[in-house]
Amino acid sequence: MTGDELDDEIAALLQRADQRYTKGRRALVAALRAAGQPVTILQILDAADGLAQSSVYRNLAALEEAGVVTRVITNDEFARYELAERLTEHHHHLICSMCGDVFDFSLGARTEASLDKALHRVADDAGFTVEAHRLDLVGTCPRCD
Amino acid sequence: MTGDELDDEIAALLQRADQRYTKGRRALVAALRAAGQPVTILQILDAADGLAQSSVYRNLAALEEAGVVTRVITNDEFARYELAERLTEHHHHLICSMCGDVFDFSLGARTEASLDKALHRVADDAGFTVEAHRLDLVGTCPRCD
DNA sequence: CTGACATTGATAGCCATTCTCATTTAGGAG
DNA sequence: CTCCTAAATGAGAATGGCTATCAATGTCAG
Ligand SMILES: [Mn+2]
Ligand SMILES: [Mn+2]
Ligand SMILES: [Zn+2]
Ligand SMILES: [Zn+2]
Repeated sequence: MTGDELDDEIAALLQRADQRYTKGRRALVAALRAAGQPVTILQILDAADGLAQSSVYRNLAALEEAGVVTRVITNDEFARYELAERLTEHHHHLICSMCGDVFDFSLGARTEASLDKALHRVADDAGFTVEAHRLDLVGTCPRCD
Repeated sequence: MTGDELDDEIAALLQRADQRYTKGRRALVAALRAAGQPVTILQILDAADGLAQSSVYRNLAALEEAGVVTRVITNDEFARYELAERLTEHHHHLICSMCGDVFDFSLGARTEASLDKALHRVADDAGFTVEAHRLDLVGTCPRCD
């Protein structure tokens, strides 16, 4: 997906949610894109400057609501954000339990498919409606080893 | 694992961590065992009465440190706890995105094994040391549908 | 241009969790 | 059974990531 296509898709998503694609929101998207991995609010504020903390929180919430961005849950106390899978691709996370850093990884199509099948079976048995699955690998990153 | 075996194992884990198996901690373990699913601090306080909130927080931290208990990460703002897998068995979680409730499920040995293999391959490639994996199914529970 | 309304940003408030500390408890030595 | 000492307890204060507020600013249709 080129930068322009991405921007068009984001604009459409925001429009559908009655939200404007403002300067601050563009800056957020750019920061997330540049990071290439889930980042904390503090990291965003450090990287892209001129952003007000309160606006970052509010806009990330707005972007999440519109489906542009996803909040990534980890073990530490800081929320992390990344571009939503609809704008990138389905993937999973390596989480370093020492420094908290989060990296992306993907399973092969074959593994992913059989996992998905197993999960749908589980969900059916439990009477659950599946929205998504989340697979994290928790460990120690090379830098912390 | 019988109740006595469980208690012995817990006592050993606590001893190794220089912690006592006190009345309050026994009450916590009993509450987690009775619940049979990850529970919030509030749920613990409601179920087992006579426990001081501050002690529950402190003791859950101590039990986690000793490896008796695990903090379960979900989407909502409340921490949940369950007995550690070393005292039960490896499993995963169904998370209701409406009410926040969490339920256990297991994959078949075959699926789990091939997943584990794929994950170790990923970890090796990334230079990660694997501690654990976490697989959650997010959706809507029958009660909330 | 002008009104209506969304967005912004500084700041105050919220609340789950953690910290503090005086008091109580419990296990070991004698 | 005492002491003695260190761990544990519990009520309350403090912390800190996040959210709500609201006056000021920006945006766009008419
Ligand atoms: Mn990611
Ligand atoms: Mn569980
Ligand atoms: Zn690390
Ligand atoms: Zn539910």
